[in-house]
Amino acid sequence: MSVTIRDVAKAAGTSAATVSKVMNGSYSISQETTDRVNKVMEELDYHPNLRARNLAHKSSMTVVVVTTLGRNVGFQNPHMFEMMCGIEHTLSKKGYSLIIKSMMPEEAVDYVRQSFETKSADGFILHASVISQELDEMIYQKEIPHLVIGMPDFDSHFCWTDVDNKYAGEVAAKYLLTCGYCSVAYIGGTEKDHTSMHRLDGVVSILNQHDVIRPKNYVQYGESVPETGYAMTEQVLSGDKRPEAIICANNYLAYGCYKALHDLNIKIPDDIGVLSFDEYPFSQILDPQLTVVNIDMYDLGAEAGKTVLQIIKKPKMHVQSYITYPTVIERSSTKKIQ
Amino acid sequence: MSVTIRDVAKAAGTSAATVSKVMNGSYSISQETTDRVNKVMEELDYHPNLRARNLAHKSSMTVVVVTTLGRNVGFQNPHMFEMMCGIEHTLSKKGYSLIIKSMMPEEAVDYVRQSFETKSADGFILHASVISQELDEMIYQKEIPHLVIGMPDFDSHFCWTDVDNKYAGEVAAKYLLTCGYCSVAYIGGTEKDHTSMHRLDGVVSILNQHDVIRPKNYVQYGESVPETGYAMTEQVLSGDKRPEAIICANNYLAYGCYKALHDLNIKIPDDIGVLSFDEYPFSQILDPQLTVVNIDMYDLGAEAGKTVLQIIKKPKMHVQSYITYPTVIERSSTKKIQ
DNA sequence: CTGAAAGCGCTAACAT
DNA sequence: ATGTTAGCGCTTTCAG
Repeated sequence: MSVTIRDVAKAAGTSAATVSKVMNGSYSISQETTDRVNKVMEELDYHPNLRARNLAHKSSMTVVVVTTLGRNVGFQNPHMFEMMCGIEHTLSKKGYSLIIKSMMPEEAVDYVRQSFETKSADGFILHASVISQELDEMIYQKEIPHLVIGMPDFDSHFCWTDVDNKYAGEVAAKYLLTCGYCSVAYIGGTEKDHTSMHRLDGVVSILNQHDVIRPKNYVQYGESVPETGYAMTEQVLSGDKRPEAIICANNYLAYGCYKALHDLNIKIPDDIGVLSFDEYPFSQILDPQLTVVNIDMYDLGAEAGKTVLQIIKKPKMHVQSYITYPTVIERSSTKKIQ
Repeated sequence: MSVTIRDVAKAAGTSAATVSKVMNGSYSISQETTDRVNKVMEELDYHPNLRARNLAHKSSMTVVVVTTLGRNVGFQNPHMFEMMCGIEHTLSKKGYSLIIKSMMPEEAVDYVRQSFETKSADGFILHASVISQELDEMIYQKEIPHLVIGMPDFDSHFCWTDVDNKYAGEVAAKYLLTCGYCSVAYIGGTEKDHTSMHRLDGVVSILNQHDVIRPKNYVQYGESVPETGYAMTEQVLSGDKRPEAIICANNYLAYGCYKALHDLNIKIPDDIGVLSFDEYPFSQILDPQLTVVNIDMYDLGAEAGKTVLQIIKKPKMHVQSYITYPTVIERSSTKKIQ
């Protein structure tokens, strides 16, 4: 076995308690002893056993991300991983470990309760895909430190954070207006696509503020696939007044939009401006490269990490907020108009 | 605090030791006692404290994936996460937890040693991005259960697994020959791109076996970006004999290749067949959809998970092997030729 | 078959 | 300022 606290104590001619105090920076230890113990620890290449320490501490210095994984999520939802990287980053910085656990919503309540009660984890980051009323109640009763990523779509006590898509929509619209675009169309996901709808809300609120009139066909809803993006773009251009810019709710729609524009021989950005959201997966591949309003998922994760850590410290804390970092990444699909 | 083994013992009118034995299925406990204890555990909704158990056991039921994360890896390397999902899956099934830890290669040797010695983890899955000679030596000396993902590019004692890209190349070439294509060009990454080069090796070995002659310009190397793919495609078509099919080393090159073909008014698959590797990120977006040789990273992860678990059981075990699941996903960019 | 006792490695009162 | 003494919750001899 490796070196234990007792080995160090013996070698330093002191007690385990003293060594412990040195490690934990107790004020009541003389400089002399501190130095001596530290030196011995170095010499012996001593490293405290975290698990034993945690057992005594009753904390595990661990937070687990509970989500529903499966084949292809790596490709279909890279955002989640981008976020995890951010989480890992802040957690690591504070000496915490990140456990990834995949499960179905039904399993989550038992899992969370149990691993909290046995102190296998100090806190939980719950992906919206695993939450349920039961989970909410249990967590509320036991005051389990947690943070849900994604606003719950039902009434709950959960602490949560989410991307403020409405705000991102506002940023998009404002940006286009600033560029000098005077009429803007929106091709979005279906009306059930919350992300798209929130982005639209934001866009509309800004356009209204600036009294930008929009013909009916300037807003379109459809599946988030290129084909639909293509069709919706045609719709948007079908009226007698062509919009000066099109906002696409996501990259897939933008892809279709580009194709339609290309086929109609309408030049981007000379004849029309195009703006979308997110960097992934096409923004830099499309020609011309897409101007997008991007939300940095890494930062979001990092922020979420900080938040759980705070909640772990103060379990009574209640957080329900939008974390947003929408930034406009200016590229060639839009331009400044005089 | 939640119920402990002693609470159960008391309620069952027995000792903690007995309860422990019941939990661990010792043979020396009467059926009667076993039943009684089990019942009490149910009633009290008892769950053993894993961390305490592990402290006593000297095992943590944890494996950590050590890799280098950072901003944008979620997008740039979704394969890694796909693999992690697979790892998580098998680990969970066996009652293990997965910790994700990001660090630089320099930090890895200390981290691994320490977390192994303090039994914070039973085993390690090391991404090729964090390995080093020093790590190898230390791991070898201490016999630390591990598995490197990605064949080390230096001599080492490491256990490792990797994708057999050469084999994937063979699969690609064989498939095209089976389709009836008689001349095949390859547009690849740079000559430093191991993945691309191995795929090329595989392709060439099959073509040679079948005495398929290749003019010089049928093999091209360049950066894995669409623009280069475009240029390389032009090169490949510049000779007096046009290849019947083009294999692209990856999706980015395929994207450029499509564009070049489109601009030259060469129809896929009627005038030329195109095949690439991997599903990500364009295979299903391109028109016509890409035929690809795909490697299932989820399965690879699942398999790697199994392997570390075995190695944890038998630390002497030495594994150095390719895990491959290349499958041809037939789509519209190739066709059967009479 | 069962239980008492001694840890696992560290921390936390409480003395001194 | 330092050491003593109990634990943390579970496992594991080793008697009985």
